Amino acid sequence: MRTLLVELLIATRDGQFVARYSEKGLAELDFPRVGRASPRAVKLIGVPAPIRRWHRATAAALKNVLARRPAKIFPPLDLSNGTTFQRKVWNTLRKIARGQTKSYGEIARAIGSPRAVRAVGGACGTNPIPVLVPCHRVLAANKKLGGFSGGLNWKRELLSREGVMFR
DNA sequence: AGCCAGTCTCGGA
DNA sequence: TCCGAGACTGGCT
Repeated sequence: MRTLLVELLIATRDGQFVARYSEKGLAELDFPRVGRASPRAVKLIGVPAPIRRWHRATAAALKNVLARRPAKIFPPLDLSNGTTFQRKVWNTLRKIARGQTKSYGEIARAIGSPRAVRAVGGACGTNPIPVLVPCHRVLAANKKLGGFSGGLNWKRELLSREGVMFR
């Protein structure tokens, strides 16, 4: 099992995100908690240089997306915690360009399991790095919104900021 | 064994 | 057109 090394915060206009890093890169990103005490951030001084560098990339990418700009630079992503199926889904999500969408069925076809549409939804729901692994760009058939583990308001908001139309 | 962030079909409002 | 019920689905816990 992957070991998380460092937990760092990212303050944005939309709240305080939480990023967690393993020795391989960014492993988890959490939406801001509402009505809960913010987690303690590790002091930056004790953080290895590579992780500090990754964190700068994470923070910049996140803030760019939230500000309706392209992400430009990404940190290395550590998706090694997922199953083979989940990693296939997550890697396919990363190919969906900003402002574009795909359906759960299209993802299922793209990974060669055309009937696993519900399982694709499940894998989207366990995506450890939302926003940067753009699970919000997956809509149900006929451009209906579908679900979102981070809350449908976030899905609506992220899609709106990318100029995407949905029903 | 049971739960799902789906999708299709069909019938009624 | 739109919504709900029902059938069917595959991966995960």
